[in-house]
Amino acid sequence: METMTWNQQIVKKNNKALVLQLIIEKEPISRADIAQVSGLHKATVSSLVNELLEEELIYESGPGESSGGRRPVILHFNKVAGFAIGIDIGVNYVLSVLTDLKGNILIEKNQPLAQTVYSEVMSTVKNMIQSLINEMPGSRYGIVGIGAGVPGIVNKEGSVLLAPNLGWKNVQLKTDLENEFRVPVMIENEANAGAVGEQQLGAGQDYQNIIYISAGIGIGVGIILNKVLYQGRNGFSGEMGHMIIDLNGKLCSCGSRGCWEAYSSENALLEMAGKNTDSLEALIKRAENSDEAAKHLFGEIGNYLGFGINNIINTFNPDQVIIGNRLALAKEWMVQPIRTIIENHTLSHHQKELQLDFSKLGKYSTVLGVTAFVVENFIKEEARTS
Amino acid sequence: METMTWNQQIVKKNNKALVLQLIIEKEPISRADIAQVSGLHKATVSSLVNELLEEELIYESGPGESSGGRRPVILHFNKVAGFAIGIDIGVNYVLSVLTDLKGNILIEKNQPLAQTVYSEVMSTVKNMIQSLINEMPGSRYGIVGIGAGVPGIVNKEGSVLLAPNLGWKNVQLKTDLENEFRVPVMIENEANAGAVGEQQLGAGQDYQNIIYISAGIGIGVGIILNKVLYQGRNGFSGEMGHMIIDLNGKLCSCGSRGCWEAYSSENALLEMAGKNTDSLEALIKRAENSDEAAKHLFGEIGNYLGFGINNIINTFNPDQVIIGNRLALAKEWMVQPIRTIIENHTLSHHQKELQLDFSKLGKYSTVLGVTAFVVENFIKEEARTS
DNA sequence: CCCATTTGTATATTCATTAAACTAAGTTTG
DNA sequence: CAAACTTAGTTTAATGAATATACAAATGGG
Repeated sequence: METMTWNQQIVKKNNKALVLQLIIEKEPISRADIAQVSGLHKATVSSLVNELLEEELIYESGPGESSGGRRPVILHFNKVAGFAIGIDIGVNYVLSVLTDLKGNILIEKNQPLAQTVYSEVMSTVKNMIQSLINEMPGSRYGIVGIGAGVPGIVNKEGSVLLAPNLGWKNVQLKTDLENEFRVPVMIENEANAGAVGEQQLGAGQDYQNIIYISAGIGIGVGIILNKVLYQGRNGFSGEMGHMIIDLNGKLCSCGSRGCWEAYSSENALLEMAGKNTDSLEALIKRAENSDEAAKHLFGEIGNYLGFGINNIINTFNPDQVIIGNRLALAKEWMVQPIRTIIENHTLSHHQKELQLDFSKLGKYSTVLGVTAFVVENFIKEEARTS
Repeated sequence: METMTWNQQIVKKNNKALVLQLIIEKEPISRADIAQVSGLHKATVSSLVNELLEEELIYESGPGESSGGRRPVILHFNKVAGFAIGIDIGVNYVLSVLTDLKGNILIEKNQPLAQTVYSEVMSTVKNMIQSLINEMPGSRYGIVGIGAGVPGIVNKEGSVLLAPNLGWKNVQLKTDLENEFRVPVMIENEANAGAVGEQQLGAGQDYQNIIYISAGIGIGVGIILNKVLYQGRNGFSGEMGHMIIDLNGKLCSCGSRGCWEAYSSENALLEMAGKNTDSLEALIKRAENSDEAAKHLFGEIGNYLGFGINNIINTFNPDQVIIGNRLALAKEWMVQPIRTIIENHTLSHHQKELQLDFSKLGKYSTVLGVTAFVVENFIKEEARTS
């Protein structure tokens, strides 16, 4: 029962955020255009724009083209008013980036991980962050926040309750990073982050309801409904890797049976490939060299992916399904099998306007997702304090 | 780009709606209490309450108990300011009700259906509605709207695209009813409506994220996330009856294989029961008379339901799962099998705070869901026009 | 060069919430 | 039992946001 009540300050805050959002999305843009598309009065826009100018969140450039009268003043988003740091903690690597406020990567660091003990990983992460901060250009707001994506179950307080592939259990990732760096920290499940990344900067920019499938060592799913990430009661939504697609099927590491990821993850692929194949990359190479066995293997994985996607479409009736993470590298040999399964199984009305795409950001989906989160949070906070 | 802009009128509208909502939820309540819980100033509350009084949406009763000072004036929601009509079109019946604005059923009519040809059903429905209107008490606003729940795929324009069990395809239900009765009409899928019904008036009143499983002749699912019904891109969400749970399993009427509803619907039950059993009710009677075979049958169905619920929980991390529609009648023999499957399969973190319940409204879930929709819509509209 | 047009600003108006003062009607206490 | 205190609710003035209006600035077209 906190923010239920409405008043002028809320109105102003929201309108200011709206104006800023429009500038971010449509720059270069003039005050007059903003008034036009937002429906706000030009005087209102003028006043809000002036505040944003003072806060250095936007800046003016020279006059634009006249359309038969006075030339407009062009406004731009000041994307280097601050910077965000994104961390993707994988099973055998840590990828960290420094981005501007529009999600452009300025600096990128990649570090292989020999082991995944929490203290070791944290020390690596902290070093990477510190070195990004050291290399960061000067700016009005500095580091506006740090985001981290983790392959595991993350609660809304930023604790990692369980990350089987890392061997983590109940680690206070958010608190630890906040204590070290004293900036806002956001922790998200790797699939949720990837979904946000693709939505904001990748393949999902035109869609409202997006299901992002992170097909890696396991399978996780990020669910974006009506343009916002759905997290579930505790933040655990999207564990569809453990959706049962085969009642009496294979045992899964989770203790259940017939889980989706037992059939169509990287692990499942390598298992099917047998002992003489040791990596996804090797298999892709073989497929590129027209190795029929390898191609067939990817086709099989595609089939299994298709069954899960069938369930997703019938459940969510989404605008778009995006397949990302490492298995998306094998798009070439999986896309047709997936489509065929959908055509043959999914309810026909649900298929009609559905968009099936592969990740556009590739290995950056997760890092760019968490930085987008951080930036969004910063902008909201900033718009509030005036 | 329509309702993106904020202004005083919107603020007022929202605050007024908030005040009304509080009165509806917490009546009897005083102006002072409303100011307290809403955070609005008492003068604001006073003014909004006076408008609501003039609109006859609320009324005052005598003074309440003093708490050490002047006695408060008690406010009530005027639940008979208007009435809503709800229709549940089933495969062999039409259930229609007249409710007040709080969802109390005042008149109820039930009509068996011999056949489901659209024109025939429509004529039955129209007659039932007309007779409800004729019996309706006088009121300020009269019929505030008509809602109908249908076992099929309904788009956002209120057309029934496909209702296999009724043999309907592309019928303009909403338009037809609007043309006849000239009041707002809302059409919803039967499971979506049931979800809303349970959320507003039944088992789900305390929860934010609710998955309602309508287990009848087929299976449909209503999805309520963050307190609002999720409908998907076209309105087709929740067709989880056709979620594949057994890759190489039974053929389903939809053309796919291994669909959930092929294992755990009323149809599946009767199929498993064999030729000498012809109805759910008969089986329940046998179970009540300690017929082990019948009990075992329900247990089996419970198991299969459990597998699907496992998928739901891992996907949505909901606060609550509600099982409704006809199979909920056999709760007694299904609840333990379902729980056992969940315990043995579902990720443990997801199980922790999960609430598993059965429908509280029984056969009224759907009708009360659509009337709740209609009332909500009316109240929003009403609060707008001032 | 004059004029219509477009951009943007300055000033006055409107209107919803809030603050403060006040009335109403009760309870508590010495 | 009366004075003091509490609580409920209204009235009046103040605040602040969007808007309406008037206006200044800058430009292109005849």
